[in-house]
Amino acid sequence: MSQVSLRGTFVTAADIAKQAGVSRSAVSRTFTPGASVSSAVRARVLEAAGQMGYRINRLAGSLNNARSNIVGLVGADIDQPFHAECLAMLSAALLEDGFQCMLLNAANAERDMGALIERVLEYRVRAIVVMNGTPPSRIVNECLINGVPVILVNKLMPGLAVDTVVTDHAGGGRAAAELLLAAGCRQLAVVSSAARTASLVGRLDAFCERAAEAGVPVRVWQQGPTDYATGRAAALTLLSEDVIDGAFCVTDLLALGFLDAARLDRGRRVPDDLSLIGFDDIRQAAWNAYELTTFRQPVQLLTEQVMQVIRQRAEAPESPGAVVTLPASLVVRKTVRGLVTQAALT
Amino acid sequence: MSQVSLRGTFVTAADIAKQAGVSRSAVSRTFTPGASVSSAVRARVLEAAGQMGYRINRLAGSLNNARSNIVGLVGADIDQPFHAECLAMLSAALLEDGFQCMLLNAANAERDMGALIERVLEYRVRAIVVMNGTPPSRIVNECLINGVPVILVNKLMPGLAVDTVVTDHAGGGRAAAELLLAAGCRQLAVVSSAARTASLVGRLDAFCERAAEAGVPVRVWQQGPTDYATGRAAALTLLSEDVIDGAFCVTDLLALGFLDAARLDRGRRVPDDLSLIGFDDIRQAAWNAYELTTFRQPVQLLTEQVMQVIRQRAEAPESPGAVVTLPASLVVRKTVRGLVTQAALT
DNA sequence: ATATGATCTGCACACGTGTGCACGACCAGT
DNA sequence: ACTGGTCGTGCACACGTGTGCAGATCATAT
Repeated sequence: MSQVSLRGTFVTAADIAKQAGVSRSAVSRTFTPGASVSSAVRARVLEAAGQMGYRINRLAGSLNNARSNIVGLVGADIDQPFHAECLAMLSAALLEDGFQCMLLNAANAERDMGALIERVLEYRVRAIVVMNGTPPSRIVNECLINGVPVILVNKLMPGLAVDTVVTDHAGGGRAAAELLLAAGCRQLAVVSSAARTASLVGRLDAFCERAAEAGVPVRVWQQGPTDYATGRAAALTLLSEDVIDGAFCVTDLLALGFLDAARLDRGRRVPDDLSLIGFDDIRQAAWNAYELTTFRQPVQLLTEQVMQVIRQRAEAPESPGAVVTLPASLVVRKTVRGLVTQAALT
Repeated sequence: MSQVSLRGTFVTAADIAKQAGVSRSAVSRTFTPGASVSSAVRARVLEAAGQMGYRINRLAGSLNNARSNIVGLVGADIDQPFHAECLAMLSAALLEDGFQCMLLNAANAERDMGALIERVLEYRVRAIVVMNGTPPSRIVNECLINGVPVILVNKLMPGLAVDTVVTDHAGGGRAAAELLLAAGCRQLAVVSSAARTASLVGRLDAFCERAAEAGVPVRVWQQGPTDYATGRAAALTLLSEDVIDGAFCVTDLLALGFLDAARLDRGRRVPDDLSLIGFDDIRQAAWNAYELTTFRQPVQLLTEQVMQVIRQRAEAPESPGAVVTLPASLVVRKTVRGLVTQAALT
């Protein structure tokens, strides 16, 4: 390696061409897979490039194709365990496949999600993946018009030609109700947040529906943000008033807060007095202080599907949006009475 | 808004110019802050741009400045709570300041961190922030040569003109030892992982040093990855052999695993039989099942410092690398005996 | 009315790369 | 030796934007 000190600007293909005594085209072709260059020229170019520290300029390259190699990742509350896991897995998969990830952190406000997407459009991204939250449909439409595929995770936007990958929230919610009923619970509660996301609502509604079919009453909590503190607040309120013997929290984070308050503040024994089920299967749910029985979202499958959709869109840009639904799988731990062995439900 | 359906390609400034009956320069100037355009022309351009859905092409724009508006964020184990928090805060701050974030997830292997940085250099990023992990110094050097500032968080690389922002790990480790000694502990343990990161080693060494000064023996654990399971494994081993009455885990994740195993598997009462201190102050440390006494890394200050460094580098690219050290602050909860009120130590 | 200055506009070039096209070199077959 | 074909190479253009420069327009002061 050369010891050029502090050049301050990048070497261009023209510099390499001069150094190697070839045309600039030859340099370009050397770094273009499948292009036609003699091995002699290629060797000379690589020699010079290595010596001078040449880095191809993708910005200039993308100018021709009218499309860059960048994928925009949109999401809110990036640091919530489940979202962080999705982000980690998706970004790893994208990088693996040769894409670059532009991270659009909508912070805690979904209000500016549209503005962020507008900004990333300026980089001619190859696709936009919405990991959570709700972008304005006006913006989504603009993406589609300009040929930028939009892929929604755990979010349905009917009427738009968008590809969608979702977990079967309703199936999970329904299965949760059945589990609690089978465990003998007759006074149920369901805990959610004020966020009326499709995923959370889907789980909640299905749970209530199944309980109604069995004629079992359900106390519903829908306040506050989707976090640990809200789960605690729900337990503090619900467990002081009513005689709840089974609860479904639509998110593990809620469930862990609920569990802590139930045991430590309200003196409930779980699962003896109270059975509890979560959703997501974040890492913390497996921790020994909790050992939460929950439904696992198939994060691995979700990201694989997203990747597949990106590849397909590259070939058939005109096809209508498809919806892929993936099942959530039950993870049996220790918060549901009478349930001990590992089983698999849809 | 127009209802142009599925154009499939972006509108260019030339299109807008034709539509508005002005030159392309006028369009460019309309979208360049501080450029000289009459309000009449500007209005016509904005009208046309709005109608046709014009998005400026930053790839082409960056071609002139030889530098894009993108900042590379490098890190491993993005989904660990502390890293996720750093990432969320940093990306929010960057977006706030008008930058775009390129996420370089080194997955669990640091081996390919160099390759990732090489790739992002091809996008002529304005700066690279290494949030954790150790990039090869060869690559860092190449960044500096090409005028791309590198900012290291919680990582020292002496001999390179790199800006560095670190928490005072040694100060924290030392303070942890003093706290345990003051709590009357006489059989100490320190728990770390096999990763010999500067931050982890810094905390551990300082802790041991202070304990040695007091003539108190310290059992050292340094195996496995830096996670919950390792903390558990450490407790299971250390608490069966020795009569430990005070432990410092160099990471909250380790501490929570240690705490669970100590209480649930080894029957220790914390803090009565055993005092425990962590580091980072991740959200889970505050959960009621734990209420871990720990040292908080000043994530907010860290990101503010990073942002400030990026701005300064833009003005004075040639200045030598500076190191900024920020104090960790004690967060008193309930895992150290006799310590009840909130206090602030350096 | 003329001179002076300020403000606006368009032309043309630059940024760094990919690639179609034409041309030349070389090879093999008759 | 001539022809037909393959392969490698360079020229020149395109991609979409910012901006220096010169000219034009217009307001203002004398």
